[in-house]
Amino acid sequence: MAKHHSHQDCDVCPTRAQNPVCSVDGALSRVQDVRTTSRYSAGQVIFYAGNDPLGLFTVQTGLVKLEALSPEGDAHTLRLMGPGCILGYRALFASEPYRATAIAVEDSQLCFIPKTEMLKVFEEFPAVAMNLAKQLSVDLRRAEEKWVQQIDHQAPSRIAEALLFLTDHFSTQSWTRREIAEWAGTTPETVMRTLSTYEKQGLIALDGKSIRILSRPSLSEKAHRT
Amino acid sequence: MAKHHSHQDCDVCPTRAQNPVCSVDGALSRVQDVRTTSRYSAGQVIFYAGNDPLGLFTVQTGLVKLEALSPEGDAHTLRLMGPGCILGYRALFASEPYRATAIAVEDSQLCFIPKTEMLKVFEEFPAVAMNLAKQLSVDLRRAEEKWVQQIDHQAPSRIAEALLFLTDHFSTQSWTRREIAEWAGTTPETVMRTLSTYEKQGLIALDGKSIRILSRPSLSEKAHRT
DNA sequence: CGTGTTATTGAAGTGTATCAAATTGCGTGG
DNA sequence: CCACGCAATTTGATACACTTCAATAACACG
Repeated sequence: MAKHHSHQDCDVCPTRAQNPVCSVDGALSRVQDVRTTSRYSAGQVIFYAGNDPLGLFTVQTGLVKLEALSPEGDAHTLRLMGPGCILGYRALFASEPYRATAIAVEDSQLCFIPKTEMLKVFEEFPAVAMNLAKQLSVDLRRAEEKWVQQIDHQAPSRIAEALLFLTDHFSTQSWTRREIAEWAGTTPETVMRTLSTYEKQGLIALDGKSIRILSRPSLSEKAHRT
Repeated sequence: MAKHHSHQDCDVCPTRAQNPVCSVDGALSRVQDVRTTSRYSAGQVIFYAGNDPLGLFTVQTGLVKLEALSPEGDAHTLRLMGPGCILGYRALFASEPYRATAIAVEDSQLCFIPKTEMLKVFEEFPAVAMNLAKQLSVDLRRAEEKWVQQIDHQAPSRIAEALLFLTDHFSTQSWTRREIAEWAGTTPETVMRTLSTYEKQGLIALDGKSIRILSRPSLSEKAHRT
């Protein structure tokens, strides 16, 4: 409900440099006056699967997840986007509706650029499109890797990998068993049992809901075994 | 061994129109004199995972698979490319080594354009890069869908989906149990058992190695159930 | 201070991988 | 052209990892 819209100076935007759009010479000023800032509280939806793309979002602060919901109702986390990451480019390039729902994991501030403006930017600054194509290529590699891992590695292995990935990339976040399960392609119960095992083995320390990693190497070892 | 290189007129190329590169005005003539044609027999490798990208391939005739090999030695088919499809763009855009090995499924003829030339083409004809970005976007959707299906759907369901997809897109090919398994993320034995069941139910007909689909609707129904 | 969510562990059920063995089919070379 | 060998097919038996269901405990929240 608390969704504020406002204009704000790109000069003070902390994500300007590492952003695939704004880091391109000239593109920033082109985009400056057509953009909007929106705030979302944790749990709020940014866009829904099935809808047509509106434009491009950039995460300025906070954390956003792309989640696919199965007909039976269980969620799967496809991608996670922190500050500097773009949101909505896949649907835009493919001219397809969104295939997943974007949800704020924690309180987040996003920057929005309408679709029609973005198409103009692509024409004026091909480097922007190239940057996004590079991002798509990395996303594709990760997605295909994830499928392969889902087949080759057992749940404990995938959970170890999830722990490493999530703490590596989003260390501030305190992840719930459910969130880890939705990322690792398993259930909260299996995550729990695995965490208990890893705790007994001294790889991690559990204190209530918080998980502290004691031995990255050993966890990494688990992640790479079947 | 029987790998022939030759120059050949793009005018007679059957895949020119639906090809993301050559269909762009002007790009064809730009590419015409830097391209090469290569022939591969079924089973031959076009490039290996781990190597740096050489350039872009186009499938003119035949069928090529992108396959990831697990450390334990079992293969997974990531993507399949028929006539008109491009090969090697993900690694090129990402500036990464190939993550998968490309193998000719049947005797195939490919067109090759070196990396340095492609980069020039991207600058001269941004529409080419846009077309490939669109392709990447579709690939990404499919890859993410595949991961979700791997979790949500049981083997019989995924096999039904595989049968439909493979016959839809590559109807000429006669698929082995192993190839279906590598696409569906399961084992040849499970594919076999499932095929037997589907035959008993009258959904398909098995005659030796050949599989004939008797009821697409019923198979589709199976594919969408858990 | 309840109420709903998360954590935690147990017990049961089952889908599917794995191993094994027999049969069929196919390509290759003698 | 046949015979051989190797790969693909087919079916059975076994094992087990993981989901599912369930029940309690700890916690966060308005």
